[in-house]
Amino acid sequence: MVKTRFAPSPTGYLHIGGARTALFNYIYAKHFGGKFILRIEDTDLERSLKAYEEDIVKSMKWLGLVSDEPVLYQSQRLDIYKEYCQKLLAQGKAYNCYCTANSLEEDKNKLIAEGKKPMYSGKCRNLSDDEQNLNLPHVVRFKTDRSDGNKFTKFKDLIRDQFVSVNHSEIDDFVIMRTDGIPTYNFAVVIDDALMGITHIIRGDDHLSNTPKQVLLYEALGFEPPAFAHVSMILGNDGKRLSKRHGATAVMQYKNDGFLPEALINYLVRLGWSHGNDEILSIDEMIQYFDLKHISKSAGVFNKEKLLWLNAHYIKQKTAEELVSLINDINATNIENENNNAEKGEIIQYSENVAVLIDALKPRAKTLVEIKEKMGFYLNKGALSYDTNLLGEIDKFKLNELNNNEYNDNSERKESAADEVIYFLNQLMDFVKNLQLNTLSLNGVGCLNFIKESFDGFFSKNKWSLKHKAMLIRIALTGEKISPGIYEVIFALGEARTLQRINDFIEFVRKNKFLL
RNA sequence: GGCCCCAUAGUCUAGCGGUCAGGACGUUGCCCUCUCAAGGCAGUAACACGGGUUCAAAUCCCGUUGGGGCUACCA
Repeated sequence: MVKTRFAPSPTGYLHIGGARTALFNYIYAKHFGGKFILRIEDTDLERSLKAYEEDIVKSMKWLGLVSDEPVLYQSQRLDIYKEYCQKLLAQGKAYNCYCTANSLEEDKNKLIAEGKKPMYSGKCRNLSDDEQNLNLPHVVRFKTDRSDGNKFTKFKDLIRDQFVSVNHSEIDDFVIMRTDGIPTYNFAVVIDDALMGITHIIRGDDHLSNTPKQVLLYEALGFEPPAFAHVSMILGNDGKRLSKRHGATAVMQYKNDGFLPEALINYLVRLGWSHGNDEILSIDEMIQYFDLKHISKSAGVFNKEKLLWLNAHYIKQKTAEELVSLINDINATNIENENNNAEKGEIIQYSENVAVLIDALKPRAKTLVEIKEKMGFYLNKGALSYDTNLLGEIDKFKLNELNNNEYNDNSERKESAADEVIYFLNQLMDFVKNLQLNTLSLNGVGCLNFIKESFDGFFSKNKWSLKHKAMLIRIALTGEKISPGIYEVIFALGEARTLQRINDFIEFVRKNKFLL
């Protein structure tokens, strides 16, 4: 059975590079009906943090990448590593090293100064029992085979579909057990992967150079090495390895910024893997089609524009009701997470008005956060504070569209413009009152149609056109120059708030007449 | 520096000896249109360079250049 794992270290939040590696492991295992396991590599006591650990678990859950077995923590398996270390020691495949950090540093600097490769001198490699004192601080080093001056260790990489081989002269007698008895990465990974029965290791290619060491360890321990597949790194738009300075890298940040997990997953799977010309893939399709053969060997640049496009796509697939709960979920998250970009705010109450509004907003937003922002005029329960720069739009307003009458001077024209605006808005108020929206027993679409038809009549009766009147209505109702269609806005707002806002706006125009 | 890996448009990629080098994001123009989007149509743009192998190379080989990784008692 195929068994894969994702083994992050909790020294930082789960970032999108890790998420992609996890995804590849997950869909690869599922493709073969196998298992996927999450393992936390917390052997770096200095840098590992509980908060990061929790973030990783939470992020994986959000992405839907669930572990098929209980999450494993290396810090809870210390005895196991010790046992295997003893085994290697007993077999003479590893040795205790008493060299101090200082002397190691000196040796290293000397070698660098001489232009040589900085490697361990091998001073403790052949100490006799008499020369050993286990009470002294010491590490355990792996005894790399140097019997043949031209010995190579090789392994096959499934993504490159070729062998990578390294001369033992390049492999140091690396430390497998630290002074404090905690295993190093290379040692713990091998033991865990072997004991867990991992069949395929899919990981970042920053581990490519570590693999020969691990292969050596598999051999020394008497384990069968798994298959290796090294995925290239994700780069920022400057071509450098992706990091915080490129903007958001943490998975949870994307949640807070209003991205859907399916969009992130879809983006990530296509960054480095392809299935012909397919761009939109559900997780089931990914599982069905995934293979190592079509994983790209070269590094990929993270492109937020394309992620946004995918996010917009998946937003359009959601129902208004789903979107409401998704948006509310972000806000719930933000209460506990202070470093967020999303707007704090009250919970959106689902209703038919909200549904119509959100359906209108769906094609206009690339993120959930954007939807909420664009709903601002609706969510604002009180009076709008109209910005005086809106007066520029009002200035363009013409009551009688066919009439190109000239004014004697500018002030006359402006005075007249304000009067025309107010006249129109009063007409509009009467019209809206007559609609009697409250008494209608129509559903959302039906009501929208009714509003549209009524407006058609209202405009044609007065020889007006929607084209020339819509902006003023939009501004009065939303305080913005950009919004969904005005019929949707009116439906969402409902009769009382629509009338109130028109009234408020009339007051605003009266007050600012002189600014026109 | 040494070792390892990589190289198709601005970006993600298809391609696996013979293609008008295909798709997607972006971008540009047009259409639609109550604003803004969405949508539709059209356009733009690539095989890093130099040698081989071959009747034929984006595809195979070797260099060069460029990028990345490792070179820790980090992972």
